[in-house]
Amino acid sequence: MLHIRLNQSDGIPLYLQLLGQIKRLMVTGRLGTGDELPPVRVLAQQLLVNPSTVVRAYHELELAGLIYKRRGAGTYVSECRKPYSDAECQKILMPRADALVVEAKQMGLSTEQIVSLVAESATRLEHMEKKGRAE
Amino acid sequence: MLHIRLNQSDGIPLYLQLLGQIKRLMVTGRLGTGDELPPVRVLAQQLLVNPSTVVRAYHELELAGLIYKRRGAGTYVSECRKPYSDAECQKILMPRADALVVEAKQMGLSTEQIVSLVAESATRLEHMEKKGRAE
DNA sequence: ATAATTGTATTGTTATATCGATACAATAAA
DNA sequence: TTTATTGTATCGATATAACAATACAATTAT
Repeated sequence: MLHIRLNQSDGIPLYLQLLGQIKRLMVTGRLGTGDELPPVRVLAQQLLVNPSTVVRAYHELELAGLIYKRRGAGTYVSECRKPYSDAECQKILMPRADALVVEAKQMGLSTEQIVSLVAESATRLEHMEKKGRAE
Repeated sequence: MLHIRLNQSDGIPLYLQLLGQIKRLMVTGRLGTGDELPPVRVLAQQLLVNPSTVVRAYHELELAGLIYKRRGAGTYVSECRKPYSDAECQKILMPRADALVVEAKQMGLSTEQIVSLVAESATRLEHMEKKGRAE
């Protein structure tokens, strides 16, 4: 039973929330290479969302190369890859970092406070990672 | 003439892009307390968007307390305030930081690399801030 | 006062995103 | 081979974004 929680009322599309949650489970080691994801219908019922929503999230994960599907069999986590160059990481992540920084500065945070915030977030994820592998 | 560029084809709503750009101009000092923003119609023509788009962006900025409007006169940057408590900052910014961190880790970045990325972004903004004030 | 400038309000249209409902197709299990 | 399980494809309903047109209201400039 995957530990996933969706918020029906925060404005973020359900399929995007699900996408992020599954990525988080992968990053923290709760989902590893070869692991089977729940069938579309099962996960949909667990999360109380429409199967189409799960289909969409799975589809995007497949496009990103993070999972693969075999009709009739199931859906599985792909083997780990590192298809992103440093330049690609920059191009994808920098605009998002910029947006976060502008928002934070607008709220009065200093550069140091912003860096601390992100460092804290990353560290917390690392701790979950250790726990995740241990289970 | 404000330095604002919108991307018509990247999927991000124009009013949100405009919102972020104006916040960025504020953070970097190119727009300071009391400065007048362009009239709705003028900015709409400059950016080649519908006046309604600018109206919406201005309206959200007003709701956030960042600008105020005087009908017949114009739109102005509010005086600086710090209405956000540390707890509020955490609540608003942490989910966004978490999302960025998961995405970055998924792409193979280490905690250190992620922190560097954000630090670089914040520092770059600070440099623009100095330049902005100087002009 | 009068006219120009500025923001406001309203209404409608179109395109797209999101989510839901249902039938279909391929694989696995019996 | 038959049945159950799994992913797939398609269509529709709803909400939102964006654009457009228009009339209105308050302030400023003359």
